[in-house]
Amino acid sequence: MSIKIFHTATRKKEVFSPRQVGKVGIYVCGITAYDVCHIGHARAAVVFDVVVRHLRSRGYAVTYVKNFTDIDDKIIARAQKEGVAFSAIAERFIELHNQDMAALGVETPTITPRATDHIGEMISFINILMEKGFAYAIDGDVYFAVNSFQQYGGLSGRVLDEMQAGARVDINDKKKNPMDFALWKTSKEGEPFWESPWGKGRPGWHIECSAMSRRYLGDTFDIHGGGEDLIFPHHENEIAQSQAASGKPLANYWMHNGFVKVNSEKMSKSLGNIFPIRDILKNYHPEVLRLFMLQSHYRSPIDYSTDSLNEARAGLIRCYTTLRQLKEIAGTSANSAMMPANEKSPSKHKDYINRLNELTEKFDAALDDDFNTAQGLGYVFDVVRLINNFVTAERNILVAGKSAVLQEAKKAFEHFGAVLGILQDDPDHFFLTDKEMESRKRGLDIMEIEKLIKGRQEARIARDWARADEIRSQLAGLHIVLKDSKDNTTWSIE
RNA sequence: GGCGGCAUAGCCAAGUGGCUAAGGCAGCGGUCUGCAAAACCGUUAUUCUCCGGUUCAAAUCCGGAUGCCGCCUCCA
Repeated sequence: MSIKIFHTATRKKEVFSPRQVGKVGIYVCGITAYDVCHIGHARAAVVFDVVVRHLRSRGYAVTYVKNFTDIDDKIIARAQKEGVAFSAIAERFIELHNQDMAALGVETPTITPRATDHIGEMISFINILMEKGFAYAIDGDVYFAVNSFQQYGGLSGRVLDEMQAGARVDINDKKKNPMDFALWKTSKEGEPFWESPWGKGRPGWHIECSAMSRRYLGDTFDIHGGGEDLIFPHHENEIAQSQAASGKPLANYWMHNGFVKVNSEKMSKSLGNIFPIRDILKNYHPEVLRLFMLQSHYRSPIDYSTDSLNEARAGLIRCYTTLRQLKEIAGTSANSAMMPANEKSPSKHKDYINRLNELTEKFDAALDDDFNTAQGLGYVFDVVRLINNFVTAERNILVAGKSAVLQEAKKAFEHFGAVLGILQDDPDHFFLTDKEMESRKRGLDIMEIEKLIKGRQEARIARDWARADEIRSQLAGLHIVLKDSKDNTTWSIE
């Protein structure tokens, strides 16, 4: 089974064929470190995290490079506002980014280069472009001449002449063509700078990705990714620079993830609807956020709201309920009411195992098909139902008689979890975390609740059902749902 | 003005030429339970925005209409 990837340049799914057998080089544009990461950054990170996890689960040795832009106008602006060095700003937000990614269960990329550690590479890159006649310097600035690069617009499907017709154009510019973009910018008074053949200055935005991807992955590599907003101009410009310099294609497959909207509107500072990852994770288990994102295809826009997070939470609870069951059964000792498996069991168990294997294969096939996590999750939930069905049907059978199926189920869930980056928590810990977050959100006191439940337990033992039901409906008013088992009562918040 | 995307049940969301249109949430009926909850079993779109067309066959391809959205400026 081959992997298919939707390639932005052709707008079609293409069969993935890596440059070297068994190896994949992937470069994803990371953040500009001037503010905390929001849910949009989370989506890009989670999407490509799953891409890499799936490729690895399919046996590829993946080199994943994700950069940090640590010098740029917005960083400088913030540094000036706060009266600190630009590097202090970058350092701070890179650290916060790393915390957020770790909390989200995003695996650290193989290499996480920073722009300012590669100034020398960028300067020599620009030199090559100058020598080859693709770039020109004016008053300490260096620009890439888009007219010199025939294929400009190939990724985004734009034609230079048509763009210029209606586009807003920089007036009073030194550029030969308004679409020309800066490779190197002169530093203004008081701004950070590096020495260069064109004077004191700093790199333009696009050149860092070209320089760093070449350094770590070579002139041509397999996959280049990022948010769909980067298609133009950023990725178009990267292609122009890199291909002009090397004469070779930059990346064989370009992948772009869709946007996160909030209440059907684009997130933006002016609308004030930016949601930092760290704020959301105060109220939701990180896997809730992952599940919310992975339930849609990575190229579709998703609409963030507390309702959609709550739905994802309900789905995740369904998964963990089954995982908790499995854990409990594994810890169960023989009970006198239980029977050993009968002679019909082996073939029935074989059916369950076959079905599990089949669903696992379908899951993998779904991810092979342009990383269709939504379809894959459908199969995960099919396994949840299958196992719940098994547990119910065989609840009176000794563990020893059904351990083969349980083992296989455990393996299946471990596989799904490893690829999607969910179901990584211990079930009991998951429910504890969930309970704490939900209680805090609603201003409930866990101690109080448990005191009430204890009182109800006593009433139940005394068979005082009226009193027991009274306490339960009191708790129900607080959205607390009780679950009675033989000798204890557990609870959760809906 | 240029380029592109989307429209599937009450909600979210897969499917993009041919078996019964995945899955989640919500709802309904049953089993279980002191009663519940969870879980299980069953059930909830003869139909995929609308109108034409191609085809033996379309939610899926083509043309048109309507609606929503994104990019073209920093942006994941």
